[in-house]
Amino acid sequence: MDQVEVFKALSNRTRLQILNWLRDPQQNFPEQAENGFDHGVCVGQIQRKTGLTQSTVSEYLAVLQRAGLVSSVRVGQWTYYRRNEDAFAALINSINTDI
Amino acid sequence: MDQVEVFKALSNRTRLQILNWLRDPQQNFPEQAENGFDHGVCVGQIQRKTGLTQSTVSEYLAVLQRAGLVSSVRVGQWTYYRRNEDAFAALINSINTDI
DNA sequence: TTGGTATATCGGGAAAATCCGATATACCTT
DNA sequence: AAGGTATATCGGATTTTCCCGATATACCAA
Repeated sequence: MDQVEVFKALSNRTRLQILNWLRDPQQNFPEQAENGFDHGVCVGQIQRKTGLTQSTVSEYLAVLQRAGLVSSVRVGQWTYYRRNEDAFAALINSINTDI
Repeated sequence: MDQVEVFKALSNRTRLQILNWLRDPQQNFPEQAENGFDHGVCVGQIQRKTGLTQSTVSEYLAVLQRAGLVSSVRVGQWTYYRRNEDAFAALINSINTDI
């Protein structure tokens, strides 16, 4: 786990919002209901909620994924993103011990 | 507490090192012994240990202070910096609840 | 007051981040 | 195969970060 990479990924208001929204997909992405929440939330839902362009949101999700904070699954033409709770636990542990 | 400002402050290898060194001044800044550790560690000690220039380290400490992660005391011609443990507790709390 | 030491601030060149529009890729449907 | 939809990648203008040298400020000692 690259601490600096994780903190850089967290150094952006929109990316923090996305992570927070992904805590409760059913609450924050009701449109997603038709596809179910098993895999996470697809890029388009997140993009519409941020108000930013598709390319920007796709890149932001890639940043979060490179930092390990989310994982993704491709299902058909959709990519579903979800939080990686292990990474948050590891982050807190590293703040307590390494920083 | 501005989450983004805190994460930006933590998004730099040298600043993370400084915070870690300040966990144990006696161990990491033995030269400081003559002045005592009551107030923290002065800028020059930290600067020498990083190997960066004085102006850079002074600015880095200011960044950490604006984020609330350290506090400083001026004593004579020295400014002593120390960790603000409350800020780390608040950070962990905010990761657990807001992010 | 003068000279020395410690720290902060200023100005800037180089590198990285931000966010966009355009385009490429992948997959699905007919 | 052809057209449509979802996502990723590319190229770039703008802003921010990184780290420096030079200079300003604050304090101390003779």
